[in-house]
Amino acid sequence: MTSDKHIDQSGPPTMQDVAKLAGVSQPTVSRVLNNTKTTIPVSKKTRDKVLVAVKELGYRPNMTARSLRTQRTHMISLLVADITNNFYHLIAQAIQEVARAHDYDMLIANSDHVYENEKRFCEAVIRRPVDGVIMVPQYLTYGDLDELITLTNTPITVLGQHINHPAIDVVGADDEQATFEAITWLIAERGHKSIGYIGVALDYPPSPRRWQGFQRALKTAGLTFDPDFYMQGDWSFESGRQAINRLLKIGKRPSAIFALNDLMAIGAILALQDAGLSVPDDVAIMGFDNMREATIVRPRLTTIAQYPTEIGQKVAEALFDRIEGREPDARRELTVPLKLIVRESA
Amino acid sequence: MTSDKHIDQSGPPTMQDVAKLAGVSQPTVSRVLNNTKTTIPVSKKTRDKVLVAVKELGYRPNMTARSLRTQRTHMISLLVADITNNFYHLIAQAIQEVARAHDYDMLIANSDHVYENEKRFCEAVIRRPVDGVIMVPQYLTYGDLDELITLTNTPITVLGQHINHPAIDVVGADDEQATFEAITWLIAERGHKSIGYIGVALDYPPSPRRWQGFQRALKTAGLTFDPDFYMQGDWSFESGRQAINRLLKIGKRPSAIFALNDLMAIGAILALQDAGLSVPDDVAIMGFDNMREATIVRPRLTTIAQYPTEIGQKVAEALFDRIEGREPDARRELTVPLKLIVRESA
DNA sequence: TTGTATGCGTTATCAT
DNA sequence: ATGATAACGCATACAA
Repeated sequence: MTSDKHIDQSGPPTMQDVAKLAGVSQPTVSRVLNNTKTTIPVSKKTRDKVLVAVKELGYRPNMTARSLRTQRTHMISLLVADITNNFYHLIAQAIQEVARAHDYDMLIANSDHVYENEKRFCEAVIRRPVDGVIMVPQYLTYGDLDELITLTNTPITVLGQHINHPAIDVVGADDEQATFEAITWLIAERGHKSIGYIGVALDYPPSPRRWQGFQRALKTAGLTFDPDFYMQGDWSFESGRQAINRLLKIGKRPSAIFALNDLMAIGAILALQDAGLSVPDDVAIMGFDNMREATIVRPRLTTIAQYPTEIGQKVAEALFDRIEGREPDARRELTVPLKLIVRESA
Repeated sequence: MTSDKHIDQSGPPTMQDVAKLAGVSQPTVSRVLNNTKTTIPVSKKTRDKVLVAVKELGYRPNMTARSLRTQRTHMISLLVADITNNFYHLIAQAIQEVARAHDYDMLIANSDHVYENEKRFCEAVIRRPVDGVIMVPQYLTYGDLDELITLTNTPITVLGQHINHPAIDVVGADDEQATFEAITWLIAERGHKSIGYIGVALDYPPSPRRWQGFQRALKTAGLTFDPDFYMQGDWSFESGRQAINRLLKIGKRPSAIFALNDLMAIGAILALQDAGLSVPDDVAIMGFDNMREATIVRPRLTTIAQYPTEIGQKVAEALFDRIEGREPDARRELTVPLKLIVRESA
């Protein structure tokens, strides 16, 4: 259709094409292109000839070939646990911004919380090497990660803190302490003595930490936990709703409930309201994450805020430190803040 | 630490290493590995020797080298307009599932609705070729895409329908008709005669189509549109809120408002409620998308549902048709359904 | 059935 | 300051 330029015989122009047009050798083209700043000797005259030819042909370097030669890809990989979760989007967005600033592309994958997909991701990294990896592993073992590192020699940074490997920086939050403080506030400032808990299976990394913080707060306040008020969900909105529906059948209820994430907390609020109960008067609800929906639900959700943008930035910068050779002396464990946001639900 | 296996002298094992260990030539290894199904003559004996060596060394093919040689990457790229938008997540998830089934990796990028980032994405595709591209272009011109195609010869599939290029399949929805039907329902079934509109700039692809459907419904019903009831937002929650706040200052208001997406619709609901008005009694609200938040807000949002998972599947399958050589005779324009979901807000 | 030779598009090490 | 030449890891045409 629009063939107003040259006839491309086969595929994009290569350095050979540029070299021929400029009347120089192919390595010379390479030198010109790779030393816009680092002053490697190349005469002003040839440099100009080359640059003209580059522009004329619309030449772009082929990254695949470059990668094969340099063993660097200028790509990083990100593995998240749930691509539909807003929390990870903001993290991904922040990471991508940092990557972009370093002129890196980002490959993103999604494990859907299943081990097989996590392994598959590692496999992909081994077969298509990247310069750095950021991940939120759920089930990957120390051994899995160690194998990945020894095989690829790729810098890895991890979100969450259950990995203790000398070559892996970790960015996480102090869930235990934040939960402790939030529950303590619920007891001291709001006067609750009977507090329920909507958790998730303990093999999700943050689960045991938050559970410990919760228990510590109760113990410190001299309260006991009624096991009937332990409900288990799976992070989903619907599971929060179902937890409440099960609770309402047992003939007693706590005066407040702490849910491990906002989605379950909101499901709980809606289920309570559907049952004719008032939040927070009959039951107060506290969540975790501070996702956008927390200000949409009524009453607005009181929750422990994470700062995904900050998390993403930190984790990406830690990664680029290693990628660009600024290796830390030892494994770093960075902590990002958490903060209780008091709204109307508790 | 865990060096229970062989000493890796430098990087991952290559076909050479496998060949040496198996006592065969490197091309033989290649043949064995690439013809598990296509019966290319290779003796059972050597095949076994090779496979043992492969397992022994933990050999994995290097995709970079393979790509350079075959000119295929087994990767597709996805460009979305807003990585924080739930709508795109579900699309991305569906696409990734299809890609996974075809044993492809997926590279995802995010334009944030800005032209420069869209161009940058094209640039990335040119420099790091992929086997297929799916995108939601906002500003890219026919020329931009045509250049991309002639330069890379890569199959492209587009979400939304403003691109009319012979080599580009398009998957979209019939926004105009769906909007027409929804507004007609608002008029006929709910008796509204004065309907406001929260739109976005017309250079967002779906914007003019929905605007036309809206106007056609009014005209068909013999109603006129009061220009004072045209409000402009930018897709965001906050802009819906602000639109209402501006509206409330002009001393008159419509009995219903149609917003171009759920986020703005929800912002509108909350702003109206904050002003002491009732939804839907004082003002009815209708949205577009049926995102998760639509069932969280109270009253629940009446909205036009898109089916992102289905969209993602269709667009991915259309792409793989081309990638795998099942070229359609002509440009295909696939339409996915839209459906009015009636809840309480209108 | 298998081995030899070549090339994908770069970068890097030699020379000159 | 620049041009040959080799190498990255793999796939394939050709020879044997």
